[in-house]
Amino acid sequence: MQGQALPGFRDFYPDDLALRNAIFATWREVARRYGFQEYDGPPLEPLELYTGKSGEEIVQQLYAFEDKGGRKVALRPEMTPTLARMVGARAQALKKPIRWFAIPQLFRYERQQRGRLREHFQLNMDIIGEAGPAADAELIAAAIDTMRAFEFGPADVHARISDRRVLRTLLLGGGLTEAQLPTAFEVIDKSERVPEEALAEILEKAGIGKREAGSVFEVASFRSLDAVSAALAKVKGGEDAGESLRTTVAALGTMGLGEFVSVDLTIVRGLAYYTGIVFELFDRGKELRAICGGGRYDNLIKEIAGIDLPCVGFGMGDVVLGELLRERQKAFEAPGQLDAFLVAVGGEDVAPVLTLAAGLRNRGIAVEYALRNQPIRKQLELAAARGASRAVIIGPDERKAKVAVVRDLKTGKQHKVALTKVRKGVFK
RNA sequence: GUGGCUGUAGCUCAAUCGGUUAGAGCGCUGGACUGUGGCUCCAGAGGUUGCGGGUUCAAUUCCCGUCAGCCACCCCA
Repeated sequence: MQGQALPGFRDFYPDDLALRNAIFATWREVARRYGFQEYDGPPLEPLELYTGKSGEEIVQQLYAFEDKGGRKVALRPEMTPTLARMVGARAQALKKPIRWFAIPQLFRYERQQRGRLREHFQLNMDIIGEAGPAADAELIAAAIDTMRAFEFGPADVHARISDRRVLRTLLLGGGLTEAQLPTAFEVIDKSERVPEEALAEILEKAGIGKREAGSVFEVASFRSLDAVSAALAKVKGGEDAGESLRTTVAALGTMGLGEFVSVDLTIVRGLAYYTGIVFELFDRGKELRAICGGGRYDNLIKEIAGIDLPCVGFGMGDVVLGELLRERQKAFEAPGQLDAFLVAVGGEDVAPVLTLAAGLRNRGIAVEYALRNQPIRKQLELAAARGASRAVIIGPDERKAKVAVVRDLKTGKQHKVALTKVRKGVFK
């Protein structure tokens, strides 16, 4: 063995690529239904595109190097900064709201684990230029519908939705200071995975008092819109802060997607640039990582391109999704696209078969034939293994009678067809 | 980047206490079968037991290192 692919990188054998292509096709189909247009950008970007807003933390996980011109560059770890630049550059010319999607290959240098590699493909869908909750609902609906298109129902996946404005308002109302919010967010984010004592310790270290810590845990415990609304009602500015979340959830219900959706304030998301609604999609078994995540990031384009445009978007990777699809044991075999496998009985039949193959291919018909003289048995074996729907057998007898034997490889039935018809791709 | 577990044929797995030529099924190639695939039978190819070192008369087995994979952290595209 001469080595293997780099850790975290994948070789796509035909069956693997068939799955990937099926995923891409479904992504594009759903994006089309929602009226999104596809775009793409460079896989290699200036390093500053990411260091500027994301900080040193991200830089350590970047595939970054210096190119031969001395430029500091990085393989893109996410698509959003590229999108922000592209939209920013033509912001005046683009009709709002902009609905764009992309399927970039993204890279990240970190230790690989199940569902998390150093390279993956990700569906990105974004709505730019609309600050209202209808855009949030539209986008979350698109994410859910993508899963529905893969035949997952509410029993299989669900969306957990939160809103950082709600979190902020509740926490500030609970007595926390602006400076303590990041720590509180971190604790709420971890509240499902980390024992409460450890979380309490984190809060204590950040100088957050017992009473305020209590309100952090209370906020983390809300699992319904009603509970959130009730809490908001007791807080100054709570009515306004919850408006967007309420409207979004209501719209999703109106679209018939209510069964997929739950309000869950423990969804925070790591990226710093989210400003409003945030959401993630999970498999109900919760055995895997989030399938999809996104949210509203109203300030990013301004930071990158200097133009004030509100955005909401999500990313859905092919790795976790692919594992879910494989788990369901859906077969994704490389499609056997052969229309016919041509069989030459003897050596003198090879030339006529070549001629026939060339003619059929000119007509757009997919054909293959054995590349060396073999017994018919071997040729039919290969034809079957290739998934050809039929074999076209040509031997001395057939040539004399100006026919070919067309054998259906599924049923095993065969009959003679005039060569003049076969040459036109008519097999019966 | 830190810690734990694992590593035998393309795949799934065997190999007694450390014992001499590392096996099986599937898959692959060929044959039985010179004008008809799927079934059956026979044969073959394919291994530096991840790699390197150590202990030992002897290492797939024990020890160390390293690489890779899985898991948990970190982080979460």
